Amino acid sequence: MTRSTSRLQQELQQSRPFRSIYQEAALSLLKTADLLRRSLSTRLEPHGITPQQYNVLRVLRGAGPEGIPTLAIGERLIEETPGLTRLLDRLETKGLALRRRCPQDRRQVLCFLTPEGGRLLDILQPSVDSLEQLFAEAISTPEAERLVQLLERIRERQHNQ
Amino acid sequence: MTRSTSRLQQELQQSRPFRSIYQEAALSLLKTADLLRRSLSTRLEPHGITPQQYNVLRVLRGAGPEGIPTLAIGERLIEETPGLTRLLDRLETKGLALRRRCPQDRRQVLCFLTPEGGRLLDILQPSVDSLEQLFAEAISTPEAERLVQLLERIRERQHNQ
DNA sequence: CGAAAATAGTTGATGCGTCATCTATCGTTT
DNA sequence: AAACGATAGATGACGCATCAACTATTTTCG
Repeated sequence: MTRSTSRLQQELQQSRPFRSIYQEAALSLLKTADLLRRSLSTRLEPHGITPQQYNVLRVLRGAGPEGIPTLAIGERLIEETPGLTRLLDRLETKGLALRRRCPQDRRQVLCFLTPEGGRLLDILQPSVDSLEQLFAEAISTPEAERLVQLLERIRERQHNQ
Repeated sequence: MTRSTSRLQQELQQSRPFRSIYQEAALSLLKTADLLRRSLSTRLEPHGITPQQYNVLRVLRGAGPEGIPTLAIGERLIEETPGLTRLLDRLETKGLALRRRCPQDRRQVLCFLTPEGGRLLDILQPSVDSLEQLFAEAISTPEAERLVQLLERIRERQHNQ
């Protein structure tokens, strides 16, 4: 399939067209997500935390005062990660999170958000919202819904392998 | 804005709906790209290379026998990366890439693909193609074109900040 | 020409992703 | 109760991302 020169091709400085629209879609997806991650990272950096740490803090807030076991955090993250122990180590060092062994099941370690962690999340909110705003400027509401739909179908396929 | 419970919400085990469709689109994008990266990684792993190394090998092949300066590789990658020196170190150790100081401009280091690197790329081709195939099963050609379009507009916005 | 600035790349430090392995605890089974 | 397997988490090792110096060349310009 031959296609006309697209913007992504120019960005990647490739001379040849993509072999297929699907290849282009895959690369475009990876590149857009990378840009988004980078944007978020830039906004969080002045506050000394990484996107992953930010996500964990949000999960901790969602868990509330009863806390949440370490591994349960992983299930709620956007990107799965096995390195939660060390990530929580750093959050605890910074005073943003707390851990306590669960008395009922001493294998589990319950994780909590500290008040300071909560304050940081509040401070971060506007920065993150402004990122979302970029999306709103780029595409319309129905287009966003369409995008979500397409991505969902792709994820579904991947899961089934 | 209130919205009905979507699939992504279930996946993330969140009780509350997204604050906006744009937030959902952003998270969906990150999650889908992560899954895609993971899939690629799984396919490459048996051959002992990472997605980033694979991308660099493809860029080296694209550069041909004249080679390409180290930093120029970075500009052609999907995800920008400053750690090219060490990545090339590993490729060179594995015998997949070669480096030589450029005689004309002795600041530059020209990078090449070795024949063994080329053979590895050929071997990897089917695995990567099959990933693309997943896309083809999930969405139609016009849908893929629409997806590429939407993603392009989002990237454009991000660039302009 | 000679000093300053720009360019190409390397290196060190820190955080994170990932895999395999290990310990501790719990549940179940006999 | 003792043994088995399952589960929760920690740890070590390695690769990669990122930022900040740092070196070595070239270019520019007074």
